[in-house]
Amino acid sequence: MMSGEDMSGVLPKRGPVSDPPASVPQDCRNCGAYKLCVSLWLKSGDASLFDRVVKRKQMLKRGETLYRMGQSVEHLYVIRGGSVKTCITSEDGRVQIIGFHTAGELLGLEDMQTREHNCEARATRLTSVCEVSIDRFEELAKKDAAIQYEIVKIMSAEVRHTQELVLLLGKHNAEERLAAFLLSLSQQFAQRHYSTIEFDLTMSRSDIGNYLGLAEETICRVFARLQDDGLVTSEGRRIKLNDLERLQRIANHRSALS
Amino acid sequence: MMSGEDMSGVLPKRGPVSDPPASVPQDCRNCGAYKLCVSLWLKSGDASLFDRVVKRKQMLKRGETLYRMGQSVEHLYVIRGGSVKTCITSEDGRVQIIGFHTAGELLGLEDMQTREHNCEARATRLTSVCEVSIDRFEELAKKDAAIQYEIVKIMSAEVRHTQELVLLLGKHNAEERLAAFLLSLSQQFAQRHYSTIEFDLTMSRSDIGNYLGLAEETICRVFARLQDDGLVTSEGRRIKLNDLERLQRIANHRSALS
DNA sequence: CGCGCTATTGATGACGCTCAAGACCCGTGG
DNA sequence: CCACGGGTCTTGAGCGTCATCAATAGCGCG
Repeated sequence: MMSGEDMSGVLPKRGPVSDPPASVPQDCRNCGAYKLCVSLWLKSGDASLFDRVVKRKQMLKRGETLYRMGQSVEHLYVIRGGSVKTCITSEDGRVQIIGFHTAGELLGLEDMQTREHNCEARATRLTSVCEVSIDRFEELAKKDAAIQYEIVKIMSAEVRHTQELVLLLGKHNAEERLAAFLLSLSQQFAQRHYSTIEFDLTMSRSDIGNYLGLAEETICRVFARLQDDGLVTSEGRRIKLNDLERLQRIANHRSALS
Repeated sequence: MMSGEDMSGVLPKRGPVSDPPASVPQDCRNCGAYKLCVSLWLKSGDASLFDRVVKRKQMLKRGETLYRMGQSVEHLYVIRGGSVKTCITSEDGRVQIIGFHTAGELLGLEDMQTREHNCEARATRLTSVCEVSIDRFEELAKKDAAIQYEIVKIMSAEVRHTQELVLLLGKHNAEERLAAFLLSLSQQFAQRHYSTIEFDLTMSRSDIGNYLGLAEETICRVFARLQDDGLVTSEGRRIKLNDLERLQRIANHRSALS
């Protein structure tokens, strides 16, 4: 469930902003990049250096961009709350959404090398991020194996995620793609200890379609079909998965004919 | 041109195998992973350690696998000569080719973390690889920023490559996909100082189709169409690109109607 | 020299796109 | 407060691209 949203980081109700620099901020504990930040914090020796590496609370309204393709990379971004989509653009302007990201994810790593953003990141709603100076981050990473480990881990996951998407686009039909998409959302929510079977989408039908290589209308129609079959209940962005088992079979087995 | 193939590493005509361990092997100079290996070699202190890290000349016949999905990762592999395809498999057995790889490329990095292969690598013809012990490699990487740099660089490129493929599958039609594919091959050959406009495919129509999310027959038909339009000449696996300019337009511009 | 894999070409039809129209929702401003 | 407007969602009709099935030709390899 996330109607009110995971905005604990975005709108810190208990004591805004300035924490004593000597201790890890309270609301960082729930951040997916917590370990990475702690490494930064510990290795940076004195806490003031940590503050120079990580600047907190950059706010983005729905539709605002974190960075664009071609821009030079000055920061990495950790999502504190809200949600972000990343997309790449072909020469003739066609846009492909590559991923949807939520609290705890680190964005921009794959562009660290080239120092030029290869894709665009845009908030899909009110979103808050931590800014990490790329130069200082890299400096620390050089000295700290734990940070390197995290970097490789994140990038490996990214490769795997993108490869899964290729498999989906290359070998699965519309129904299978949407089923797989819903299940992967479900798993994401599970990791965050939200409900696995009922949640709100953070993105439009159009964005889902773009991501899955389908038209917006097709997404609607497949939703309708899944609903007719009793597999899901969808009312706008509120989704309920009524039969994970059968969804799995649709996503994975060509032979699931009923 | 590569009919006789880039097998200088596979069949080392001038003095097989055992080089004096004190110097870098002659035929390593042309390897794409040269810098990485030199780093390994320099940092390993004594050359005998280098020999423990990199074991040379593992030979694979056409169709043999380097590793399979699910296998535990014991080595990374540098391709010395020949060509390898990597693919992932969905639960119900559908296979998606993710990439074609040739001399100089390092395979397996993205599975280093999990220590479990996430995809399968298979030789598409006679191929030779160097085996790199994953444990020793990781050990050295921890101490050497240059190696870390190379790792992140390779993985970044992999992410970008896979994202490009998603864009291709998600937003481009058959003709655009094949045109883009041929152009990317052309660029690869350019980097190796082979001919940009005439070369031999290392993979079957079926593999190309699989990679591009199309049927084998569609690949044939699109080849035929491109040939009719005078854009390429294809006779079996021998390809000649007659108009790079116009191919570019087909690959990138929806509006290229002639 | 023939077997098997690869490539080619045709006929047919399905899946998903495009275009179109209308409903709905929500924020904004009169 | 209501009306307006833009964005989102939904549903329908028709069509195009590409998959599928099938048959044959070609090629390389043992």
